[in-house]
Amino acid sequence: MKSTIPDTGVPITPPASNGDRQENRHEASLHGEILLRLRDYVVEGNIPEGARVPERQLCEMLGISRTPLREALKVLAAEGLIELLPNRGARVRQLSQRDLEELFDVMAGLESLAGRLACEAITDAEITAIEQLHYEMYGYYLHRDMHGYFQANQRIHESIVAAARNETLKTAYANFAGRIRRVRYSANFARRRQRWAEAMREHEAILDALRRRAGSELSDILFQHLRNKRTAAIEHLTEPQESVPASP
Amino acid sequence: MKSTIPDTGVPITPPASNGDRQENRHEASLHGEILLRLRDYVVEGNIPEGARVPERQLCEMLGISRTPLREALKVLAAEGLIELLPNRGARVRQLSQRDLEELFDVMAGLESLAGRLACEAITDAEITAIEQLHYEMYGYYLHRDMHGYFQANQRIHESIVAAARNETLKTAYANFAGRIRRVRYSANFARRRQRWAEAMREHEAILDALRRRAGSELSDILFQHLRNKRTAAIEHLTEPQESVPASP
DNA sequence: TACCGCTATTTTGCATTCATTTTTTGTCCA
DNA sequence: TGGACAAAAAATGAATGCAAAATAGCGGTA
Repeated sequence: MKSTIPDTGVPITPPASNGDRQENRHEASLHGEILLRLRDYVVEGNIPEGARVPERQLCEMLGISRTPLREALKVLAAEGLIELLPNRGARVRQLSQRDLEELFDVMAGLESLAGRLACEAITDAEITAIEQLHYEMYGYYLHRDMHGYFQANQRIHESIVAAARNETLKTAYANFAGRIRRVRYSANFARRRQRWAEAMREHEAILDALRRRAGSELSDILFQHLRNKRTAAIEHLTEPQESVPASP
Repeated sequence: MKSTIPDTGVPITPPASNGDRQENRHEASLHGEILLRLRDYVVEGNIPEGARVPERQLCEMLGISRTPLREALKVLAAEGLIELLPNRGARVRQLSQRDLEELFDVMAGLESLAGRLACEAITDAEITAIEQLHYEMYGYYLHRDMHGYFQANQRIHESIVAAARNETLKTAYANFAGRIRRVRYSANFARRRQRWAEAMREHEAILDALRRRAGSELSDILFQHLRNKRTAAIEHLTEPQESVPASP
């Protein structure tokens, strides 16, 4: 059964199944397990942009037949991570600049919504936790620790989404975030101190609005914040990509 | 091959394939064709809430084998239209009141986003077209023509989404709209003249903000508008469901 | 050598088959 | 009569098989 793997372009390393996330009850069946693992595999960028998804090879790698794999591929295609070419299998979807702009805007809309809803339901404790993250992030900012900064930043945004108390929104958010994650835009766009300082100010405004439970105001600020992020990211992408190697 | 269909609970009438919509390139393959038809079949409410999706029966009805059907089912499950029970097949997803509230809020967020984006890109001609629809809708309102009213109303909202110039958003919007469509909330919630008149006023405010390209203002109005819709719909659902037959 | 057309191999899409699990049916016994 | 158990039937989940399509390989010709 466990046959040797013929060498092809794609690096073969079985992705570890991550802890459960969204998804109805997929994780129970083999198909669901495959779906989770394959999604992570793609999101983490293990297959280069626009490259074919080698069906047979993945089957051998995962030790399964083609049926459940193909089912998972169909789902990933519906999610927008890969695309299906008739009689030519699946390719990792290549996002055009336009696609990225669209995705960023949709993310902005979802976060903007999350902020609005969060204002209706968020507890003082949750706000305190976010403040905590904010100060933590500020520390990273001062120390120019970009990695830490982004981690804290992401957790703040996730906290806001969580405070919205809307699982449907959360799932949609995770889905779009996954599509974008393949693009390593965050790598160095904030090198510009200018933008970085701006972002910090925006985050302060976010916190302020959140404290006051000013829903529609927060909604505005979040949208604008994400819009600015988008601009920075896109600008970065169109410039010479100094430090965005295909596979590190 | 074309065997006779054993009688079961589910009405067997092949759904006509509708014109293409979203979806990558699905429509080319058999699987994609099935996906489109099956989605419409479910969205149109041909299978009762919470009922099993009869695999074998659908295969016979569609004249295909189980493989492409099951692929389509997996996608529909990912879209949230049905749910997969391990070893017990698929069921049409039953939306709780909470689910509906969540869905409405997400729709509100997406439309709110659409309005904001539309203000950046909409042409005068498009605005004129929406005004046209608005007057048309007003006519239906005056004549108490609910069906016409809802049609015009839906076209207005779709026009706004279209004016946002964001295919990603449009697809997501269509997806969520489909999930809700199964619930025939619109049937008579607007019987209350009160709410109906309110909705008309809100629509006038929407148009006004759109004309002025007041993005964040429009965003607010749209969110509130949808929120009110949600409230009306949910209220309606929790009351004695006078005219919501399972299958007309 | 570059280019074209032809055949062989691989890959894809779907149907079919097989092993389990679930559901139904039937029977026995209190 | 009714309930518990067991066997039969059906359905599900995944593997395998097969025809059609696409890709790669190869030889011939200019």
